[in-house]
Amino acid sequence: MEKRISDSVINRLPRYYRHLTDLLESGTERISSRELSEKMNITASQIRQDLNCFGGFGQQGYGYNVELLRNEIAKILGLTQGYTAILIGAGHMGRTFATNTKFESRGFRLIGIFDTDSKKIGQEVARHTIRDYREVGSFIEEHQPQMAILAVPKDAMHNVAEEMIAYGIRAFLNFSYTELSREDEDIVVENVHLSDSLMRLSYKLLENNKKNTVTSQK
Amino acid sequence: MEKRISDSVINRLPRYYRHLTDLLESGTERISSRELSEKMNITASQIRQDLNCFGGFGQQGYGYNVELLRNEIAKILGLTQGYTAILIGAGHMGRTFATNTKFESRGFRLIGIFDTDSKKIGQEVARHTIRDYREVGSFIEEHQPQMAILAVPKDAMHNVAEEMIAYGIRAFLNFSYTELSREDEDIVVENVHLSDSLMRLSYKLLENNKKNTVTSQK
DNA sequence: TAGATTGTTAATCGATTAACAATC
DNA sequence: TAGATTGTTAATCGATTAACAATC
Repeated sequence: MEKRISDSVINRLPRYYRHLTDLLESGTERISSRELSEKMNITASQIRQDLNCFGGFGQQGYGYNVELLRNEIAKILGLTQGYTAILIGAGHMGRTFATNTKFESRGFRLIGIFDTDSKKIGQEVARHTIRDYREVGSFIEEHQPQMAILAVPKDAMHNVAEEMIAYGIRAFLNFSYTELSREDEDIVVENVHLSDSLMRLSYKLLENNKKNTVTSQK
Repeated sequence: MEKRISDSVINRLPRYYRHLTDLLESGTERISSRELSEKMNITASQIRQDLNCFGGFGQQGYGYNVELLRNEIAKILGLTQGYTAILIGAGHMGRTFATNTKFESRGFRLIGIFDTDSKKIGQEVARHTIRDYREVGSFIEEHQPQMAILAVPKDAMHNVAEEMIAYGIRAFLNFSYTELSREDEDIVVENVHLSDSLMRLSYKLLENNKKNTVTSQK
């Protein structure tokens, strides 16, 4: 029976993938859990535990082969599935995501960008022509994308999500301010909130300043 | 003595803040930990524990006053400090962040945008004129921003960060692919990796598909 | 073989949940 | 006062770390 993988582990997987990609690009062939732990600021023990949730990818006395391990993590993350995505909303966020995300190098394919704004429809973004949102239903039917990236205003988000679900989409990356949550059905969601990161930074900065004040008062 | 607040709690704070903001906007005056727990999909117990890390903001028999609690969390997060930030890099990501982030409503102020590209310098973004990166040193000296938002290519990131640190900046929100990490000194960093979210979504989607396959085989 | 490093079990630590007395 | 709900202590659960036998 499959043992349930904890969110903590899942959240670290993309980070492993990134670090292994860097190592591969720098020509590193093998790495031990200890070396990797130093690069990533986590314990070697945790790395070995994490990886062994999915299988034994290393070799005693040798460590891990960088390319092999990276490929295994790609498989685990579903990057070898050839998942396709559509982007709803060609505003600032949508365009940035379409432009910046190296979809291909991550094994994904962006296959369509949609917007309701007639001024935007027809424009080129990241080698795609922005399509009329009204055509999204027939487009999904024809191309069967697995993921929808929602970069629409918060007021529109829930409606758009409902429509996508009706068309059969089961995975959402949501950039709008409002959270999308669906415990029901088999819908998976990732919410991205950029301003949360800014607030966390703010908290850390404040804590740091407090700490220094206290220290200097000693 | 201050007890150390765990990262789990800190990571939830912006989420509380968002939900309380929504409640306030919808005119809700008070809320119990149970009601909030249903909205946020966490336990009421956790909410009370989290909040009591910082103080007793509720009232027995009544619950929490939404506005008061929101203000307290704003204080905790440093949103009342009037922190100022500069943005380095006016590419897609930088522009999007400058445009989309409601800095003011979060208590921050963006006071300058910088780039090295002479074609971009002088352009208007989010009511700011993009400045020449070569002037960033004197600008920081004069205006003393507390935060720098790094939206530069990954090859430039470390150099830019070093320069900012030399100029006295102690807090970084980093959007470049490469992680910025600084255990040394009193530097605080938040790294944002959009493609990590996409990979997590991919993992969840794959898991979901596996689960359904197994179930339907039963 | 000897040295290195994994995979894995056990021990520890911390976070979440449950329970309830305090109190509005 | 009675009912509701907090603040907080105790119990549970899970994640991280440590340790070491297995093995390349």
